[in-house]
Amino acid sequence: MKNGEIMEDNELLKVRLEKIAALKDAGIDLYPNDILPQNTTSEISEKYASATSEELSKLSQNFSISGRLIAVRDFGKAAFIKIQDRKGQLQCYIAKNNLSEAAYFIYKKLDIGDIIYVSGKLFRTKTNELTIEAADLRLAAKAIRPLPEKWHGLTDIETRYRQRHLDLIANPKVKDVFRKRSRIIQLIREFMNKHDFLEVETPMMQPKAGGAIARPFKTHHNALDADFYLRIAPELYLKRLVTGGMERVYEINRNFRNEGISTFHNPEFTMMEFYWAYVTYEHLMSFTEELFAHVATDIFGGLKFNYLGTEIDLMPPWKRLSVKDALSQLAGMKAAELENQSTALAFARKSGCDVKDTDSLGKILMAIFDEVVEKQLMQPTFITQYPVAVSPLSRRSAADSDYTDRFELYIYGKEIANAFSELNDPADQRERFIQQLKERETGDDEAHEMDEDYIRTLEYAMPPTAGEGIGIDRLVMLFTDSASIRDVILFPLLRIKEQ
RNA sequence: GGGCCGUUAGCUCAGCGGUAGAGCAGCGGACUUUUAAUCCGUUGGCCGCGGGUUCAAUCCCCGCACGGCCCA
Repeated sequence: MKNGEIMEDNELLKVRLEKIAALKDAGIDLYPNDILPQNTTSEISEKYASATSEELSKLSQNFSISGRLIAVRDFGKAAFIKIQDRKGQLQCYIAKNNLSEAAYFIYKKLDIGDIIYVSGKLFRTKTNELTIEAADLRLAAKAIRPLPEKWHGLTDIETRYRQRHLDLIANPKVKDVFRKRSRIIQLIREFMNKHDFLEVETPMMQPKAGGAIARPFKTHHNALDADFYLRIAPELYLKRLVTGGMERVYEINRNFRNEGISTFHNPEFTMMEFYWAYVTYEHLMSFTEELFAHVATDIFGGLKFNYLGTEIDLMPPWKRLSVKDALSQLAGMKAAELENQSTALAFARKSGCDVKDTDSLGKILMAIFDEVVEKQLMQPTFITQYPVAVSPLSRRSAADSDYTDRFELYIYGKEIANAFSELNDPADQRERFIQQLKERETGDDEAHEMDEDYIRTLEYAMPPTAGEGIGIDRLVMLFTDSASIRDVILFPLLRIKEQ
């Protein structure tokens, strides 16, 4: 950009722009492209953690690091500065006598927030801190805007989310959370691959938003002049792949649900869904226990961890409880209330649930479950045997055809996973969709749509299969002790704000 | 969608119906082993936005925006 100018009238910016002018006048490149640090801060501090002053003085090696200048303690002709790179922080010692005049001139024009390069030998200070004695110093990129203050850091939540770069600079723990997120996903991939699953990617833009009970986002393709929906789940596509012979598939990717925002809900969120031919939902329960153990063992070195002050124990086997047993044990419903629509309705109203007279028994039971039972499920618990009415894609239970072979996993009162033996009978699937259409007619705009193309797929025969979806963000919340989903999503959805 | 809370300097926060404050950062000065360095001096504000009440509003009232927590 030519003659690009910062128009903002701000005293702090003005001072910096003056420094920039001085550096330019001295022929210094503010944004060079040949900075090549040979080391990282943590690599140095770990390798020489126990090296004595004497040992360091015998090293002939030069070290070079590059990163953001985050602290300066200046003594006139000497100074200690702190540089932060992707790995950590390291102190450097700046002495006028040790630097060329040009390098010292640059040092004098530096601001906290600038990206710089330092090289030199290692030594230990009087207070025994491992430090690079700068023999050379270069400007790697000049900052015009000031960084948040060092001591209190950046705590304004809105700024942290809207300007995540500042959050990452000012709050090193934030970087740890996202490093851990990456590690968790890597561990999950490792586990799935080890079990011979194939990772795939299926459409984000779908002509029908199926595979879950949720409101979708709508978009439009111009060239085709056709509406599409951002997917609410990959489920129906993954089952097409199982039908096609990919007997073990998984996908870790984004889903989009046009719903409210809360500490546990972001409109776009990451799920892993996987489908496994020739096993049942019961197999998936123990598989889930193993998967969580695999991740937890790496992250915590064990199966116990603390989440928001509550100890969570992942030691298998986890508690298994049917919806009806949970309602009777944890909500105090009597047998008659569990079997009869009108008595269940009365119980629901008494419990403060928002239910309609026309709601099916299954729907009413789930409303009571959500209202009364859910929050009690602190330790990992598989809730099984969901009503058919709320499970349009699940296989009916052999024992009771009004219920399905399905489970949801709850930890700390939150749904973490949802799984079931898949319905692969195309005739039954059609009936379920028709039932959903009726729900839609009575005003439930979250009810599943009719999907003829999917039924047609099932008509080619899908092997008996079980599938599961695991909410990755919520899992990461648990494993990083994060109270809000926004703390585990780098750029959570916020209202658009006029600048 | 509802309730409550918040929005004041670059950052973190006080304040109060009567000239807008502190710490840090910044700027100037002293200082060659600091750890939130220290010491002296000093600049910096549409008090979120729009109405209203008042002689006078950052403060009280109403509305709006954005954010947070709780609830649905």
